[in-house]
Amino acid sequence: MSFDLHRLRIFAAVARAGSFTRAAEQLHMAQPTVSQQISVLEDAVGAPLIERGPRRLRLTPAGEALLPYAGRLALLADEALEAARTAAGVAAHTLRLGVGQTLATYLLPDILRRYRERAPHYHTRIVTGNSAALLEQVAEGTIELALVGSPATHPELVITPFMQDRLVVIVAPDDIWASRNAADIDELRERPLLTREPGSALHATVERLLGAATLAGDHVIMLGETEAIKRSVEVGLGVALIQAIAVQREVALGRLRALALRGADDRRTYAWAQRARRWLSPAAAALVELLSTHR
Amino acid sequence: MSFDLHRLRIFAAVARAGSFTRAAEQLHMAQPTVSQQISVLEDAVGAPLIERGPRRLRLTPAGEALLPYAGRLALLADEALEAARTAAGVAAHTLRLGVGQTLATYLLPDILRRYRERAPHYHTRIVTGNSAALLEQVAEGTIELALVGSPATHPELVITPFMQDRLVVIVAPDDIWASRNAADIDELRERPLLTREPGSALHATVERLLGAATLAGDHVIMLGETEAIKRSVEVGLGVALIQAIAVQREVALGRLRALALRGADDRRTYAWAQRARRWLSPAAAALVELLSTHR
DNA sequence: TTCCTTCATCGAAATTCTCGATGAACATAT
DNA sequence: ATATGTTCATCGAGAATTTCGATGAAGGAA
Repeated sequence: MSFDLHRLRIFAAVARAGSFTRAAEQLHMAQPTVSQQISVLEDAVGAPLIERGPRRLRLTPAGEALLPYAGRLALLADEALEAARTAAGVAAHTLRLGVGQTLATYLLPDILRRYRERAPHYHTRIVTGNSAALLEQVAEGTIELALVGSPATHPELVITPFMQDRLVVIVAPDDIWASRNAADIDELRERPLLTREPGSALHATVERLLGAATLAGDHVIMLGETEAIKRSVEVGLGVALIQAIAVQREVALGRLRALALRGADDRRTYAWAQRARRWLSPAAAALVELLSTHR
Repeated sequence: MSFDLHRLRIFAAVARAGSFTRAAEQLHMAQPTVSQQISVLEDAVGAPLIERGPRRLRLTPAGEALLPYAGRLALLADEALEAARTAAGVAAHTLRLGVGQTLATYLLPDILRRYRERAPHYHTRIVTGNSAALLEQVAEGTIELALVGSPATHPELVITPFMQDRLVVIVAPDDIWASRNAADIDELRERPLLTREPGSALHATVERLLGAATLAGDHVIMLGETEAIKRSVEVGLGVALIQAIAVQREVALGRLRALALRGADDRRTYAWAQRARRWLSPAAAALVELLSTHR
């Protein structure tokens, strides 16, 4: 490719300097090099660009036409390089994080506060969504890390737990179960059960514990928001199986009663997901560091 | 300069093809070359541009930022080349011609008609002005040829005569000299003499023939237009020394009488001026060809 | 004239570009 | 599990390009 930026820069320098010799000096090259490159450029265009006079140089019509393009191209190239470098830098210094619905509401504010304390110079860009969508985005590289609830796997990802939570049964303070300390898994089938919509990690967990048949029963009410479930339980619509972290404030205030779950594994693990065999950006590494020392 | 158009085109091809191998095929180069050039580009940017996955390629943020610039640069470069070539072509196919005042009026229409017959595909751009200004423009390259009257020289120009004309003395049909065939140069000083303004070739000629002193005399009337001189002579304001070609129509119609000039060199030569040691464009060469075979 | 500036040409050295051969990683088919 | 195919990276060699210093030619200035 004989028509390239290098030559155009030389051409522009000659046009600007009005002299091959001075252009060569400004470009830190030898004068014959400039002569030759201009000549190559003229061959590429197929017409002379500069009229060499003994008194001074003058651009031919072709040269006049080319000069503004040479300037714009050089400028645009500089801009392109700058843009690419900036994008790379921004990516390195921006935490692109996905967070599951529940974690985003009940855990993220605290995590983010501590992240900013620890690494105030990084930017953050946070997206929320259900686990499956977030994991896919991590695999694609759209986000670098995702914080999700436990049943989560993906062939291209490494998933590392960082926190344990428990599922609890919540009832209204005036519920008939309100004075109990625990509820058996099988007892739940006897009460109207509130849970999240299919697709959420909570729904998948409840389904796994109670069986799909139970969730298809008449007593089950599905709501799109965790807050909606809590309010509904508060007013006595039924009971719910929910992450302890999501109700700790209401339990402390006495607006809900939390009963331990008995007869099933009530553990729930939160984990971060990252791509296998990939370096993390400094911004993401800082978050992983924080999560690893959490508690 | 490792950040140049060639590499950017390769990068864009890879991004478009989604594969190093296919991009190499489309670019008619070997695959290792593509790998290497992308690698050089990444070194220049200072960050990876393409994420090589076993499944498929994906652009990094830096790559995403760079890609639109690569496209625009390639497009702009093509446009630049096109513009330069067009400018060169237009220049080659456009006759940039300067013509002196008198020639423009009395000779140019005929020349132009025959030029267009002979070379209809060329464009023409014609400027008029006095000889000195035209010659200067030829030397500068603003126009390629100039058609001027005789006493004309310029250190950087080659001036080639193409036509002979004569100076004649014109008088009104009812003038006391109307029946004469000739007038002596010295007799002119006895009559009111009309001529063109200083700076015109005619003025210079008349001055040369009669002497500057005569032109400073009371009987001389200077007019800016050849037509004005003719009309003034027609109504009997005086006599004038003028190019035969400028009055041939009026003489034929009997509105003016033309007398031969005696006692001085009445020859007047028209010539074209071109730059020394320069090729003429095809358009200009065609005109020179026409003028050379004129008569 | 003689000197000075400017650009072109030439030959040689250094750099860069390109290619074919080969290898490693991974996915898919048997 | 083994074989096969695809894809990209690495290596070494050869080709093309770029660069430079030396030199020459042309023209202007003293």
